[in-house]
Amino acid sequence: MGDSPADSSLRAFMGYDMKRAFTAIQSDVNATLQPFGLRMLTFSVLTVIRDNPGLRQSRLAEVLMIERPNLVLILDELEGMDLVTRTRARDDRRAYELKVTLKGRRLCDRAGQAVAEHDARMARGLSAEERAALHRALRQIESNGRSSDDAGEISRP
Amino acid sequence: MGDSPADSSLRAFMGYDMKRAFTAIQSDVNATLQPFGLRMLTFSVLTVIRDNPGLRQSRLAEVLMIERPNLVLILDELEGMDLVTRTRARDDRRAYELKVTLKGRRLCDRAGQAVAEHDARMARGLSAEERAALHRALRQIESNGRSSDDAGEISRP
DNA sequence: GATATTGATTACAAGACATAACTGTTTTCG
DNA sequence: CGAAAACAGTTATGTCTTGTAATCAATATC
Repeated sequence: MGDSPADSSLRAFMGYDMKRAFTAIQSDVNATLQPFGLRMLTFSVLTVIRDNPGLRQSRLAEVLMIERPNLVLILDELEGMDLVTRTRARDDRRAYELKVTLKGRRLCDRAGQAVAEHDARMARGLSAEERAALHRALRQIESNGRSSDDAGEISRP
Repeated sequence: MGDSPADSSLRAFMGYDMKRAFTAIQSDVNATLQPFGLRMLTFSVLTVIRDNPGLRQSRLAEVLMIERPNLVLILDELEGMDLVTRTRARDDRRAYELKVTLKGRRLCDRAGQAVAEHDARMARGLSAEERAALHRALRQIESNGRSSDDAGEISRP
């Protein structure tokens, strides 16, 4: 039952270890959120709206780094569950202001707690320092990735 | 251009930080591998076969935790590029023995080096200890995820 | 006031992943 | 031995996540 040294050279790469850890977390978090009718993605959206009432879809898409079109279905879903509301902005009638309903706020709180507990379980065996170091490392990597966005690609004429 | 504190509460969750870091790595690695005609997934497959000549598809699928049917297309692709060969096993005529061609070996080496360089770029700002700690943390999380596979689900009668 | 820009949407395609069902081969064991 | 179960690989199919192009209405620009 051990994949022994079969993938040992891949283990040297960050991407591989990261993918495996992320897959583990992702599927586990999704299982955790299922009783709430949420997924990792919908939970993220819900949480950001909760923290930023009146947020608009474009901005939300920016924050979560997802494309606007993809957000539409997610919001349809959350709106259909009576967790968020889309109301036209007074000052700009093509935009929507997003808010979380009372029901949404309650669900978000309970789900957030479940995810936190789940995180603790997934981090068993790691000290508080190690967990903090993990977060730092992940953010550093993310920001390194961002900066190479423009650098890489094609040298523009 | 800063998503400021908009997603600050999500940042407390491992899954969120992990997803963002992983997405960054993934897209960057794929860009790195594109000149070689590879993706993260095909590169992983190629590398494991390279390290385990004669490996069979079922075992390969196990090692990489992907479903057998999905492996078929990937191997078709790699075989079509003359990077790997499928040869019927003498002792078991329903199985294939997978091997990497000379061309495949060369490509794998060059691609592997490119990915290693890329990893170094993505890990800028992290000391050797921090990088080692990251790998340790990721594996710990992965293994914590594994163990909850049976625990979670349904208590079997 | 015509033109461009923007917010949200629709329609569509590609990729990763999972499941069920099928072919052919090997193993099991009554 | 020979039927039944197990196994390697495949096909067909569906879902989920993500990305791009094009559309529509409203606003901004000049």
